Amino acid sequence: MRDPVRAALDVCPVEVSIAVLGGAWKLSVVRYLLTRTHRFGELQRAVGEVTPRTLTRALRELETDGIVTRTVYPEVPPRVEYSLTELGRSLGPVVDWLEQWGESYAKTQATLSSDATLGD
Amino acid sequence: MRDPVRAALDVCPVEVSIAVLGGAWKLSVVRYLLTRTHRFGELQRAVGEVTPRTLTRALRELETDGIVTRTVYPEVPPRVEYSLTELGRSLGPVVDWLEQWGESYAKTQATLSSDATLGD
DNA sequence: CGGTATCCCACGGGATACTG
DNA sequence: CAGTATCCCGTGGGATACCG
Repeated sequence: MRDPVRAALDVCPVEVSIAVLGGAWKLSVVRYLLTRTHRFGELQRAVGEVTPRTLTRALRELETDGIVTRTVYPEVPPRVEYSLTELGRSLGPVVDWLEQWGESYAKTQATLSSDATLGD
Repeated sequence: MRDPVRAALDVCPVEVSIAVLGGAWKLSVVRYLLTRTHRFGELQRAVGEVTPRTLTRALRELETDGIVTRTVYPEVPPRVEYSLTELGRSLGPVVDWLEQWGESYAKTQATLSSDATLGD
């Protein structure tokens, strides 16, 4: 188990969830994998401007935490597919929820910032 | 708007949610404020071993992001109360969900680690 | 009581180059 | 194609001490 997760265990269950899902790109990855299995390159293009190193680390951590599965096909050229575990799929509802919340939050803040801009 | 949140806007709504809620202690704070208004010291004792500086920063960010309200009572000794905004209260369901998910995750991983220990 | 100030460090994430 | 290697840096969070 990763250290941040272990540390969160001593605090509160919600901190455990954040320790597992809190990193940048992680929930985006889960979101795309909810639709279907992706190859590394697909994932990279899907989530946007993420460097391969950062994406690899996010995927490795999600793998360690039991959220994604990594399957290597010993072919040339190499092919690696990422998919969700049962546990990963169980995140469907909350990813959905957070996506909608984030969306409506963005709208709210857009309104606030246009108000605030008047006072700039 | 805070930079991490602004950056997340260019990525994906779920990243916005993570940018707002992803920090350590933040969701714990929200969780306690969902039950009732708390004073600073209460919050500090409630969430566990968090330093005042870290808790202050978490609260300030949550305030900036429109999740919590800070009310100062000009008394001696000073009293400051934190409560949730409407937006903050809208997090009720997801905090609940993440708490349960984190809880069951902890159990799962406990099982896995006891299995893994056999192989250590 | 409810914070700040100061210092410190680890780690997450980016940039760039390279490889099996 | 799917990464690694290397370097770098900002920031988040902790420790400790102090303040209005």
